[in-house]
Amino acid sequence: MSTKQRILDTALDSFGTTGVDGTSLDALARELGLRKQSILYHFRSKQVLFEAVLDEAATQFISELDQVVDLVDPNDVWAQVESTVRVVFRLAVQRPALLGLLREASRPGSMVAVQLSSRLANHIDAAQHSLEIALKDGRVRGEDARLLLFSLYSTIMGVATEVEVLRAMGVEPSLRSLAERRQELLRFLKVALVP
Amino acid sequence: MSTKQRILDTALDSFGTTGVDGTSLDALARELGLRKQSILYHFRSKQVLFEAVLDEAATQFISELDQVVDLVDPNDVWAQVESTVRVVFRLAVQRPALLGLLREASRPGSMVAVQLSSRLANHIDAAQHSLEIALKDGRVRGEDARLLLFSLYSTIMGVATEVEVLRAMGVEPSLRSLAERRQELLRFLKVALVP
DNA sequence: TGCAGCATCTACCAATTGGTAGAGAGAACA
DNA sequence: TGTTCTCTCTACCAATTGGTAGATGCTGCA
Repeated sequence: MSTKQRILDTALDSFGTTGVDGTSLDALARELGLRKQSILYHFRSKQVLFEAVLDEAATQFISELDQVVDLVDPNDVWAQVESTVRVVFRLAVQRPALLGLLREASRPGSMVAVQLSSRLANHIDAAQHSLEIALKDGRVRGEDARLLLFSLYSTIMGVATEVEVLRAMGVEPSLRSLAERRQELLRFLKVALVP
Repeated sequence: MSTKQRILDTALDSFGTTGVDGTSLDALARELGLRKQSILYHFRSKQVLFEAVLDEAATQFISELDQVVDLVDPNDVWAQVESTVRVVFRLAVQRPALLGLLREASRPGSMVAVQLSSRLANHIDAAQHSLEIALKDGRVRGEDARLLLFSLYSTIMGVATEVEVLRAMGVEPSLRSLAERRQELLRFLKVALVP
């Protein structure tokens, strides 16, 4: 793998777990077995690196989504939701930093979410369109497709990533508890959506 | 108001919006019209200040919750949920930094969530207890009270605070859109919970 | 009046930050 | 062979970081 790609991957992990402010170029370089100047050779500044990392994250996220969601009937909203939940929960296990980065980027006042939004625009529009039709046909409960989609997003991402809140509630995060969480989440979403 | 309290309040706002790493003691002091050494007089270190701010946030959050939630019948789970949503959405308008700080503290691997959890333990237990009884009586849909509570938390906090995601979906955050979000959220939660 | 303690200040400090300048190594190519 | 290009390095740098030491002023009290 090219050095540039290695930098991107490592930065994604670090930014996604420790945060951007919490990750110094020196620390990043140390982790890579490089000097920070080599990082700055490939990416003109930390800001540029961050933007590249966001782009990489969007690419990976979209690729994961496409692999699964495209397989199911676009008119079957519940199947789409189920697939999305499966993808997100798999990422929560295999690449938690990816979800962490989305969280970091979607921080209020972050100003970088615009980039992500343009990358995800197609997926958002498609999902919204599916929801709108399903709402009109009465196959899904709800009023406003966009707000409903937003509620779905918040619930899924929250349940998948808010591990510290879970710990505060006395549940030690584990593979088993994650599976239970997913099951309860799917049940919760199903009664909320399917008439 | 005492200087110590002023420091706490300003730090809460700053930590909650810019993040802890993104807030320097110098910047904080400048905002307060002080030197940073005066901050370090009242709080031995930045870490100690952060812990005090978390405690202050917990106090304020609990106080807001108590003012409203205690008024409604503890056996009426739906009324409790409705009240909680009202409180959280009011905070989203009046003290967004308070919610932002909870978000900051609940970051995966944060290690400070323990403090918050001990402060909120009573409320969590009470809510979980109410849910358990309601579940047993069939007044609420669901399987596991704790996981259901967790889903509720994720949904409510997400819808109230993920403004950048909303912006990415083409909805400019405003008072009006917030009200619409709340309404759709309440509808969503009601069909998910009430049989 | 003088003294105690509290609060804020000035003056530093070592470490770390993101970033620049330029040397050197190696491969590609003429 | 010499030259050019790509990449990583050493050597710096100014600014900022959290934190310490100690002087100064203010307030209440004897």
